Amino acid sequence: MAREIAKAYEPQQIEPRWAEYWVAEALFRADAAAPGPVFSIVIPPPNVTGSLHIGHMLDHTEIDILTRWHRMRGFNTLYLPGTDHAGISTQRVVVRQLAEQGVDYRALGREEFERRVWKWKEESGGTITRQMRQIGETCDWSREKFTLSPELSRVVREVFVRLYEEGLIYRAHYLVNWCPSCLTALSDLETVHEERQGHLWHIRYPVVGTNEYLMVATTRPETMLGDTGVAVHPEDARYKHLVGKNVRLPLMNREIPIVADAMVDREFGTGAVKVTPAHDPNDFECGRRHGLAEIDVMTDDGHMNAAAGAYAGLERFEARQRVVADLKAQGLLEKITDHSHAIALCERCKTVVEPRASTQWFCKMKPLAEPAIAAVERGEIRIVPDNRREEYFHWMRNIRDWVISRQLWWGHRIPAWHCGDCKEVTVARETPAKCSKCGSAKIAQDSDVLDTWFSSALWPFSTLGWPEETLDFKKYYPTSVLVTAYDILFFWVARMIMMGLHFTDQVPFRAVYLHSLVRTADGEKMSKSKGTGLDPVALNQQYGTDAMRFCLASMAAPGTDIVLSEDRLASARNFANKIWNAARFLFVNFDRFEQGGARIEELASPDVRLGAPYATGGAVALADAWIFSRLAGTTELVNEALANYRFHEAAQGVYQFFWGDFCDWYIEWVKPDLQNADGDRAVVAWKNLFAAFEAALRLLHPFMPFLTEELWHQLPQRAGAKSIALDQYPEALPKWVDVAAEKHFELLQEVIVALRNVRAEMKLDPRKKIAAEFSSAAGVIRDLVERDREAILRLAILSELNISSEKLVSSGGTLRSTAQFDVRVAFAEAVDMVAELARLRKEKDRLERDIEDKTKRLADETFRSRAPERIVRGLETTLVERRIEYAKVNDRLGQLEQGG
RNA sequence: GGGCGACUAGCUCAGUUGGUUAGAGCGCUCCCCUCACACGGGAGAGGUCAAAGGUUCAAGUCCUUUGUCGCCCACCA
Repeated sequence: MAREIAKAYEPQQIEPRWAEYWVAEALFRADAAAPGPVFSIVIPPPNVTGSLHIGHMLDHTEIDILTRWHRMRGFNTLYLPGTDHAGISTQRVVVRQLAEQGVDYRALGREEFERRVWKWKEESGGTITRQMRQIGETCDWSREKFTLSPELSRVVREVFVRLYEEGLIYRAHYLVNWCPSCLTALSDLETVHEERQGHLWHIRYPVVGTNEYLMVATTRPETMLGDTGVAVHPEDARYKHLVGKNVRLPLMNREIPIVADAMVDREFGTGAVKVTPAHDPNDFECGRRHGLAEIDVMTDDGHMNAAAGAYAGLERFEARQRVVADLKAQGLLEKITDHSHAIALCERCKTVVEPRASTQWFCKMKPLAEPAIAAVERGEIRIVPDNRREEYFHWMRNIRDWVISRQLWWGHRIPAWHCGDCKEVTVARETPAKCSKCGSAKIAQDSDVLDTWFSSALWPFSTLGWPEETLDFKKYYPTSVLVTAYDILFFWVARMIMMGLHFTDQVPFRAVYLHSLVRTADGEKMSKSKGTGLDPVALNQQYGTDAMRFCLASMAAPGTDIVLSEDRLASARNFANKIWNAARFLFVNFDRFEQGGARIEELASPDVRLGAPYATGGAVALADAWIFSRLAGTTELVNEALANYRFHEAAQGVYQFFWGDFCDWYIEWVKPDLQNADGDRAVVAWKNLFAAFEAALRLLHPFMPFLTEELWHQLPQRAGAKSIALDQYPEALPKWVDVAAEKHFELLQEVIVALRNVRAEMKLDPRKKIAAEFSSAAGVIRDLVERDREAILRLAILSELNISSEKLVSSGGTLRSTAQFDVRVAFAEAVDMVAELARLRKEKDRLERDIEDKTKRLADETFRSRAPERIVRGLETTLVERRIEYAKVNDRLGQLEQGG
């Protein structure tokens, strides 16, 4: 029957209490005028993070861990939160809705606000693009009501105008990706490709004035309605005689020329290509080379237009069927073959993208990319992990001009005005009164907005007051690190680097840490636009935000993606509970010690932070020396790991220390010392226990901020102590490292484990104390055991322990041996001979194999001469130990087999 | 068509520059509601590191090939 659980850690009781506190007090306020080292960090803008999905919670988790870590190490930390972005996130919409009801979203509290956002997101469905259009139609929210902060708008205009004046932004008629559902142009990055099984239709185009046909192959037959030529390869003998002639375009009854162009691949299809300049990138270029007309046969929403003749009004895929049917009826369809190819889909709505010629604004990328490549090559920006560097280079070296105009509802309007009279364009920082070319007052602002990533690219400096030389800008630019998921390396990171370098002549950040994506159990990427996220609010309530954070951190090994499992979350929750209960143990004892003379001020003494553990009469107890040595090791590990963005190593190191060392061994070890309320040792033990625990809390704080903050406040603190987040992060103290203590303590652990092992094998009742014998040839080891005899008796549940140097015999008991010592429990009736023999034989086999392997390697002269001495010596030592173990096992096996 | 990553215990995953008996969490087996904690304690079992070659004194780790899965990039109609 399980005991009633009344002492479990309840995250919801403490986490909300501290939420406001740390945000306001501890972390996000940075003072540019303050002295000291700087750590500044950029977080993704809200259209990226959404903040609600676990996938992007990793951003916040890792950023917050880093931020807290730096803050505690005395850095003047700036964390640039993304609140002012061109994109309209669901959050922004909800903020707006609340504002219309006269509610300040901040007053709702974080949880309630997130719940509402989540709800709205689920109820409204679809993409925000479409949601916004609906809103625009049903209420008076106009684009202007979504006006972004004036500061950011000013920066965006400034940048746009400068780039335009430098000739890097231009307006052109060009072929772009068009989404017929979102009704906007898209950059290449905003499309996704999907391999689909399609067809290749072979169509006969009659050559005018002959009986010949020219056969073309196409995957999109409906575009033939916009054909204005047919191209063949200039060297192609099959068609050479036809170049210069015309074909009659079927269905449209239009004569179009046959041209020779090297773009044609003679091997593919029929070697003749229909040219549709308005609907295909290759054809567009080809059409320009040969002066062919562009005929756009579609409407914005993917229907055929008047230029499609009889097919006008049909939806594009319907038109495809009709075109094919009609060609077939006219006997012009030669054949249909299967053809699988990757088609481009709109990233947001998954509609098939239509390549289409249209007039858009573009940004020239080559001149911006070159310095950005160089900066990473020179190491001015470190990209972690390394392999992402190569991806970055590959993309940057093959970069193409960027379509920056979008026909969307919101965002930064393009600061360009079209003249109704002279049709010229005026680009300006401030709204002009008249056309700069002809002076006409009939001007209207371009209706397009900028790609949301355009303003995102300016984030690192637009948030710091650029173009003014503000104190913030001077102090915090470049930022220290950018943390984000690798999926927006090109969208965002690369563009920030380009824009940062172009406008400030400095890199925008010194390091880019690209973390994994969180995937669902099916391996799908968790993302808000796909709706595949788990609900972090629900999970947080179930397991606690600290558990969630710790779990994410402990799984965040760079390079691979994370599959979030409830098992791991539960494990992290259990860890939180473990800490909670360890703290309870301390609190229970605390009162007694206060009465026993230990003063709060003493406990909070800084001595232990600087030097060695507290000592009794000048001597540090072994267990104390050991735990502080382990603490020092863990501290070094955690600091080192965080410095290299190895969050999982840091988290796992803290976990191991806290649970495996501190709780499992140290607390158990010192318990009796604490029971004894009067006496020097009791006070010292308590002080050390407190000091180690307190240091561990600080070490753990970035990973479990709420829990550690709460517990830290319940521990005695110096007057005026405000928050653990403002306290000092443990730095590795060389004085604490005690190699001998670690080695000695480990030996005692081995002795205890060996004895427990024997007990378990005998299936002894844990309450039953038994007598045991200990034997070692080494006096040092016997002394060690002697000195901590009490602890061994208690932890191995022994009635007595006889220590000697005599060889132990196995008859009438069970023996455990290591190279250093033997332990024996005399309890004949409980010995399971069969199991014991099986165990020993297995052990013997293993040792035999190991000894053979090592002997062979050591006998190898090449090994001895080439391997480092450290390795050879280590192997020799181990071999000696193995031989002792083998002799002991063999000996015992012989006794058992004989004795029966 | 290019490029990248993964394949390690039943499951989910660690394992930085090659080096002494390959680790964790969950699950499993056995014993325990022992006065911080059953979201716990104690003790175990469990892996020829996807396959085959190679380099090396030494390979989970480096190279080559193969297989399976996943991802990114790509204007072949």
